Formats: sequence, C-alpha cells, structure tokens
Amino acid sequence: MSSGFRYVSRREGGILRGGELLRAPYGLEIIESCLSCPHREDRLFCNLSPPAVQRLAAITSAAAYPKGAILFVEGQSPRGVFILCSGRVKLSTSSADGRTLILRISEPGEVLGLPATVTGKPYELTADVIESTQANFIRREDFLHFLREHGEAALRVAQQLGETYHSAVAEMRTIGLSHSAAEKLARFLLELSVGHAEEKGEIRLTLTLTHEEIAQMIGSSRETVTRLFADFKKKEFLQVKGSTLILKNKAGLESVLGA
Amino acid sequence: MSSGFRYVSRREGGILRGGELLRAPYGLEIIESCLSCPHREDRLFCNLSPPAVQRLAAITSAAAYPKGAILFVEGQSPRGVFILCSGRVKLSTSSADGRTLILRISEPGEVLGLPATVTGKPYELTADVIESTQANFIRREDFLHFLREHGEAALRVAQQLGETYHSAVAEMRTIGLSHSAAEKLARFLLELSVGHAEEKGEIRLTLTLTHEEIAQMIGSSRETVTRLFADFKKKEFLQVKGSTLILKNKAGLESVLGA
DNA sequence: GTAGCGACGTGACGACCGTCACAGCCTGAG
DNA sequence: CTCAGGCTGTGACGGTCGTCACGTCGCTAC
Repeated sequence: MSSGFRYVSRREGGILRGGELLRAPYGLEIIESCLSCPHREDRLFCNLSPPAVQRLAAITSAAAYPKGAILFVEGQSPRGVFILCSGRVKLSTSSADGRTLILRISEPGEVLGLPATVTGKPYELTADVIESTQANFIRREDFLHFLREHGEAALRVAQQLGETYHSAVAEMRTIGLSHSAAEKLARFLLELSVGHAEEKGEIRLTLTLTHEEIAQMIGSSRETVTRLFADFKKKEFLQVKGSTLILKNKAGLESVLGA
Repeated sequence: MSSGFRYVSRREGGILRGGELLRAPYGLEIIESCLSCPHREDRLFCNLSPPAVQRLAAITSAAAYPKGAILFVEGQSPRGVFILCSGRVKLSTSSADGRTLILRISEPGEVLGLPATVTGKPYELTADVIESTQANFIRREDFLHFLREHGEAALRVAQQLGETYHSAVAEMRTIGLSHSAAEKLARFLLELSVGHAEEKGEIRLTLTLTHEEIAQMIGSSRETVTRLFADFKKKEFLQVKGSTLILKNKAGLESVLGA
C-alpha cells in the first residue's frame, strides 16, 4: 500500500460471485515489477531464448490482489493467464445448490487459467485469493500470439498442462476410489506429505485450511472432517499444533486406505 | 486379418494386468495405413504446414488392437501417444483393493497418453480396448522432437491437453458435487446427452456400457445403478431399448440435480 | 468491557447406499 | 440340446456420514 501503487480498472479484479458483490476490497495495485521473483523464471518459462524472454516481459503486467479477491470465475470467458508470484489461490467449482468442490490450492510458481486461455473455453474453475497475492497477468491474445511465435514456450505450456491434468487425476482418485471419508482424508493427507522430508519418523507440514475447506477438497462435510481429525489424533496418526500438522505415523494412515 | 498384416513385437501390446496375463489375444497388427482416416487430420493435427505433416507421417506407425488389449497401464513410463482411428478405449485408474474408477471412454479422433508423454511422468491411467481399435502410434522421443521442431503442433497439443483437463473437471463435478447416487447418474446422463440433437422431446443415444461400468464412472455400485435405472424408467425420465437410451424427460433428470 | 463472528467440537437421528445373496435371462460354446 | 458365464433385477440389512442443533473458544471491532 505504498505511495507507488495505483488502482486500475475493475476488469481484472472486481468480480461478482453468485450475484453478490464481494465485501472485501478487490482493488488491485500495479506493483513495480514481479518479473524478478524467483518463481516465474524457474517454472514455466525458464531458459527461454533471450528474445522470447524479452517479448514475454513486454506483455506481462504485474499486480497485487488482496485476500478475498477473485482472479476469475467459473463460466467466464478467458481473459488470460495469471502467474502466481506469492500468496495462495483457491481453485474451486460449485454447483447450483451452493456446494463447493475445491480442486487445488495454488502455490507460487503456478500458472492459473492456462487450460481455458489456451482452449478458449470458459474458465472451468473459480480462483479465489486466500492469501494476498502478487501475480503476473498476460492477456489471452498476447499470450496466444506469443506462443505461436515461440514454439519452445508452447511446449512448456503443454508440459505444464500435462502436470495440471496429472494432479487433477490424483484428486479424482482420492475422491472417487474411497469407500469411506476416513480413507479420503488419509489419501488427502498422504498426498500433501509427498515431497516433505521425514525426520525422526515425523513429517511436518503447514496446513492453513479450515475443516470446511478440507471437507470441500475431499467431498465430505465439515463435521466429518472434525471427527476424523479427532479420531486420527486419538490413534496417534497425527498431531496438530496451530497451523502445523505433524504426521507421526504414516504407515497408520496408509493402513486406512486398505480398509 | 488379411494377408497384408503381420505381427510385431509385444512392446506395444502385451501387458500384464494385476499380475495376470490377459486371456484375450493381444497381438497387434500393422495395417496398411491409418493416416487417411478422417479423425486423425481433423482433430489434433489438421492444417499443419506440409513439412510438418510429412514429418508426422514418417514417425507414425499404425496398428490394430483387438478387444481386451491394453494400450498402456497406469504407472508405466510413457512410451508414446496413440491416436485413435476407430474403436473405443476405456481410460481408468484403480486402487490397491481392486476398485476401479473409469475416467473416460475415448472415441475415434482422440489422442491417448498425451499428458504422460509430454511431461515424462508415468501414465496416470490404464487404457483398455473395449471395442477393437485402429490407432496410430508415435514414439515419445519422436513425438517430442517433432514438437520441438514444429511449434504450431505444440500449440495444438496444448489445446488438446486443455480440453482433456476440461473434461476431467467435468467428471470431477459429477462425482464430487453430488449428495446422492441418483444425482450422479443424472449428471452423467445429462453430460452424455450434450451434443445430441433433441427430437420430439426425446434424445436418443447409444450406451454400450454395462451397469457395472457406469457404476465405475460415477463412483457407485452396480446394484445402485440398476435400481436407479429402474427408478428413472418408472418416473418416465428415460427408456432403454437394447443399447439405445432414450431420454424422454430431460427436465425431470435436471430436477434430480437440485434435490 | 461486550457483541459479533468464524472456526471447532460433539451428540442424536435417519436416509442412503454398499454389500451379500440369490434368481431370471441371454448369448455363445460345445 | 445343455451348460457356463456375464449381465440384470431385487430383497434384506447394517454401517456410514450428512444434517441439524447446540456449545465452546478465540479473535476483532467498537
């Protein structure tokens, strides 16, 4: 909120959700530059040729979004892609009767809105900022034009899309292949833990999601998640300290999958 | 099975499933050419530049797969992509305890194994031939090399991946956003019906899936599907004649979604 | 302070549906 | 023909978990 910032039009920021205007201030601010942030380079577009990088920088505009802002809404026609530099964004879809399914919590370095932007079909998900965020935005026309000119980048995009698909399938597995809610939660937690190092038989990870949100990720209800956490604590599979989750018995969690 | 066919090695055909060798003959035959089939051109690689088309033809090999063959297995490292010319292929994932989730029944024109081939990660699904099939195969190395040389094709691939993701999200919605099995089945049937013309308030479509398979698509059980079909028939939402399904009351089905 | 709100915890109840069991039916093989 | 095997239909039963209801805790605003 320093003096260098300024508000821009609502085109990229203010979005209606379910007919009700967001209470949170959705103003977004142009920030000096987000191009130097480490995540942008080392993911989608690292090691591109110098002219490609230059062109990319020219069509990229950086902005900051406060918590509660919405980058895009399910059903909206695609305006472009957002490359996440910091903060976290919730990707979800919801049905007419208000139920919500969260597909993914995006972390810095990820690209949002890519499938819709590339195919031209409407965004299939809604992107809510749950932790205030800096992101680079590239308009769809600019982005497609860029991809046509730079085939190397198109291939990177294809790879990124492949990985997005991969994680979607992983999520389908946790939701679709479980008989019990316990199994879903166990699958979810185990999925979270991959890539986190194990020390003294423990895996520590920070989980800043409410029970409600976890329920929406595994297709269950808030109360069930609460009860299951209590159950897992009692069985000493895990332990919760504030927002850090400690998996104490990974094998125990895995045993839930079989049953 | 004419005299022009010959068997090739098992590399692309014979696959173990769950440790048990397939009973069905998995031999595949090189066929004259599948390059002229209408589906290949008008989907992924239509209107490429002449040199690109020529190069593509050079690295493509056509083959036929009988019912019961398996193109690739979940977890296997990617060998390449299959472009479906005729027949139908079931894409599924399954858990350790034998439960299966079908993500998609692929139709001619679709490209199988694309995400894994592009990313280099293992195939996330298993591809079973459920209706004998002709397909073009492109080895991974050839395919990647081709994409690097022809950026236009890479963009097409990205678009295709975007659509694959799109349909995966659609499937997640039917599975994850429903409270009841009835709702899942209704969503599934309505999803099937899109793109089919309505005549006299009826939509006819052929559904060559067993109740078991439908159950695996919507994450339910065989008996439940049977009972739900009986229920929907009684309510005159639909009608079944052999393998053709007639949706008589689409609005009725849609009313199931809200409840 | 206190009011309000959002997250978490917990009990009770009941519908839904997965599972088991078995019976009819059709098709294809021999 | 007969038999086997796969698909479909149906009854009974029991567990799971979604829902409603309420209470507690902690934080923020005023």
